[in-house]
Amino acid sequence: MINRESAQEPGTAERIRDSAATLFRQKGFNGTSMQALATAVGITKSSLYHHYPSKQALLAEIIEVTMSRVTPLVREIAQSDLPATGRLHRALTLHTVESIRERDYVACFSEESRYLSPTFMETHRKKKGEYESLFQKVIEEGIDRGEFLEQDSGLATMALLGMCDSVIRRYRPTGEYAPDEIAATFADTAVRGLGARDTERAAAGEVTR
Amino acid sequence: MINRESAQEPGTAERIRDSAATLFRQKGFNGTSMQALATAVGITKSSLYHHYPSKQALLAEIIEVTMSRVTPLVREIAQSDLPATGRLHRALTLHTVESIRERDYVACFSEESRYLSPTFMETHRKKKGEYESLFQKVIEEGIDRGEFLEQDSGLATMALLGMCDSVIRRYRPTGEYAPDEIAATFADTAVRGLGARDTERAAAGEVTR
DNA sequence: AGTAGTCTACCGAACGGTCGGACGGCGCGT
DNA sequence: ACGCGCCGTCCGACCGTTCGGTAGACTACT
Repeated sequence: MINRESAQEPGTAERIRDSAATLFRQKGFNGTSMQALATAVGITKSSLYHHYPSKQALLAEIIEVTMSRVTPLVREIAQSDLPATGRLHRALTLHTVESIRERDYVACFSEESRYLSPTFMETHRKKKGEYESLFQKVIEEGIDRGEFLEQDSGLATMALLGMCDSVIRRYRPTGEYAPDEIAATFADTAVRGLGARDTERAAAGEVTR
Repeated sequence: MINRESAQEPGTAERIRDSAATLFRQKGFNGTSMQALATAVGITKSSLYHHYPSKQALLAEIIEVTMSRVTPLVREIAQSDLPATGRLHRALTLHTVESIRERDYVACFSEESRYLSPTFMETHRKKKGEYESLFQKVIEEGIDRGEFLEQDSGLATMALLGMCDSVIRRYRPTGEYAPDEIAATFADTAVRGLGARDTERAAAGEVTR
């Protein structure tokens, strides 16, 4: 056994996690039985418990993975030396694009995390707070530098992240909009909503991925 | 028995509905058992079935009631003869304030409606579409009249309603913000996000309720 | 006035089914 | 021979729902 590096074959634990994220998103955490999950993966219910100690732990793992994927990317953008307007625009675009691309995982994160048991919940709330404060700090800097209108940064953060998070519930892959298009438009609307003067220049700071 | 007019005492069916909305919001539809609901109301599980034929029907009723409360109010605003900017601002403010005030019901509407059985789901999707198209039409008019920037009205509707809907998940009654404050700020941010030139004049069209 | 019938509201007990989870064993690659 | 991955079987608890029945209040007929 040498070859397990570099994501060749998924591995059972990961396949379980993927199927779980998909099912949790479709049917909800409490609407998904371990039996249904096992069937989806192609193993028996008992085998699930070889890889995860409980249904709770499985959900916690999904949420943890989701968070640790996006947070470093947003942090890097937030700490770069663009103007606040550009940083906010890029961070929101990334946030939205990732929400669509990994929508099964992100849906679990934002919709099903409330079913976490108190033990896991505390950790989750803390990390989520840190993530959102990345956005809030950028907004505060933008207000201080006069890039945005004077306003409550807490409410602004709520509004903007709430707006971008909504793609999870509203986006349909068969729909008429492309993920990049949605993300760019949302970020435009968001930044403009704070009163930024030149959305174009903000978008110009964008790097095509 | 003469005195049942004018909402004096709630009546059992209504008390069941209220408790159900609260529990569904807190624990989710699938996380709430009929036993737990019965205990909350103060009757037995069997008695629930005297008032509602099934758990599904109960959820459907909650959602139906929610919709039929707000839709006429928004329709009236949308069809008034203010400029589009003012109509959108007022409609979004109303939408947000109601979402906070009736947050148990609205949470069921927006978070738990996906657990509706196909039968009820079809009706629900149709009415929801009609409701959101009220907003979209105002936005389209605003774009046509040059009050808003040229943009896709579908995406704009998604963004704005998504933003306002997020209060349900984020608002805490113990928090530092008053409902009216949140609603006004969100509507400001939203209308500004579309590129409206004078948010102040839009807010001036407001009627204090 | 008496009384039989009907209605609403509720309850206790039980239904079949499914839930998350526990335990021991089995085959196979090393 | 040893352990990892997987499976078959079983468990007690709880699920939504049904059913038969009771208590009381109102209605209608005699």
